[in-house]
Amino acid sequence: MPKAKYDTIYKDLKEKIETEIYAYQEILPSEHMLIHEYGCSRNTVRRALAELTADGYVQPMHGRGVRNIYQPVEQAAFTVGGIESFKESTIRNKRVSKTKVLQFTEIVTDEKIERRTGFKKGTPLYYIQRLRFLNGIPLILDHNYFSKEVVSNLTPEIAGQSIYEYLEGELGLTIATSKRTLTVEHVTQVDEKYIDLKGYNCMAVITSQTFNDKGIQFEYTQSRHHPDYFRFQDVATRKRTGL
Amino acid sequence: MPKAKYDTIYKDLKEKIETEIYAYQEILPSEHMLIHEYGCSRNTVRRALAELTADGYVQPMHGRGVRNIYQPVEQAAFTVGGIESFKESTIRNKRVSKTKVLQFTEIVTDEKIERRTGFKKGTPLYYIQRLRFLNGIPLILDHNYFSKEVVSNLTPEIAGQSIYEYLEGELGLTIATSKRTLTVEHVTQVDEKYIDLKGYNCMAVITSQTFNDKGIQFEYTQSRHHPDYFRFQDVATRKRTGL
DNA sequence: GCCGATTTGTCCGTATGTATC
DNA sequence: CGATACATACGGACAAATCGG
Repeated sequence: MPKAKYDTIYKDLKEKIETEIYAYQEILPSEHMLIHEYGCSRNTVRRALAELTADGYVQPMHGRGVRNIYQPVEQAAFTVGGIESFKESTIRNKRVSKTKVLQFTEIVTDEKIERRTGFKKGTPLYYIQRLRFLNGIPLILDHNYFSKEVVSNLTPEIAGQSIYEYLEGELGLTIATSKRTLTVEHVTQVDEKYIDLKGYNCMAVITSQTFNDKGIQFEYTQSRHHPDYFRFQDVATRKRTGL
Repeated sequence: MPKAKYDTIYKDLKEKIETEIYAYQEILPSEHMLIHEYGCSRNTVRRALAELTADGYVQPMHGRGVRNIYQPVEQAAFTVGGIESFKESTIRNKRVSKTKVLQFTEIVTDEKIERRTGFKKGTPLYYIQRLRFLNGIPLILDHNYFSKEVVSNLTPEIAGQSIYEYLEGELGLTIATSKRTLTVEHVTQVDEKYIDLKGYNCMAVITSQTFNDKGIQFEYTQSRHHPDYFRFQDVATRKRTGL
């Protein structure tokens, strides 16, 4: 947990925006004011503002000021955002979770798996299939692949709790970057066996490759979500299309 | 188009990574080396590296170096990434596009529309329904709402070409931030009327609010995609969960 | 284990440019 | 035109993590 100055400023401004101490469309105090308020350099203030911009909280306007463009939204579904474990997601979404481990095996990467997952052929893996419950209803089916070269001593018991908690807590692993692809796919027999799709014949599918702080991929996961309980949020900022 | 130093360094490094001048898993030259190579300050190099990190191209490792974690992927479907127009997307995806305007009307925001779109009640809007073709096949159905207070003199002719080109070119509008939500929804009668879903009973739906550089929302769009031709990509970096 | 060299992370102060008012 | 505000860039300082001897 960084106790960096820019991060405390970032968190403080974020809270002031979320609690509407700064109203929607309001101009925030200028960088000059914030420097005095927080007693730091301009670079530090600007770094905090840059992160808020990337989050879609504010819009800096050259020569005019920084405007709050944050609008709270009611969260009806299960919302997916940054990198976080299922357990963290459920807490953020204020749900009660349960996990059932359907499969727990050890395999070795072949050419077919290499193409799909990004692991080198020959890499030993854990393959885990898990069913996720929200408020008692089965909604998500996960297929996890973890590299045994990075993740060791995984057990079905750990898989039934939180693997991320184990990785970060017990193993001291630092999770850094996750590349995700989102698609919509037909249901499979396995999906139908465990999840009541109420008429849908497809699911929301997130596939992700996750890297640790050494730049080593340790996970490939396909996460299949019930459409009614799936929502993915994102903020994009326009890159000047180099004319 | 910014001709900022950090941006040229960013673009240069990006190309060297994409063309595998730096191999996957290779350590890039140190910041010190890059300073000499590009003849600039450390901050400038670091800013370029920060953007590559956000893009999921590299992984900086404290005390060790910066590692290339970019892996090229084959693009089978129509991939959605940052903020861009349909026309730009098709070019990037190397497809031939066509647009058919199904509806073009002017309306005023009521309470129901306000809740959905984020526009204030009473705001005059253009409502446009468009069907998008890729290589001659209808695949995407768009419902656009543009604020007449920001976007003026829109015509069905412009809607049939590229609205973004008109906004940025003719109107001098700068598109800055877009907040997007991705869901999977049941098909509607309108969807089925225009798009051959080949057995799917749902579609991938992107709803987005787009803001200009003054922080004013000028667009709300719901874009409904054929599942087989939809792919959304994203890179997330882990925020330290403030223990 | 220690120490020094290297590398990234954070922070500061300043200067200059550009857009807005 | 001048004052204000954000954007870019520089150079320096110290901290923290890593690695080799």
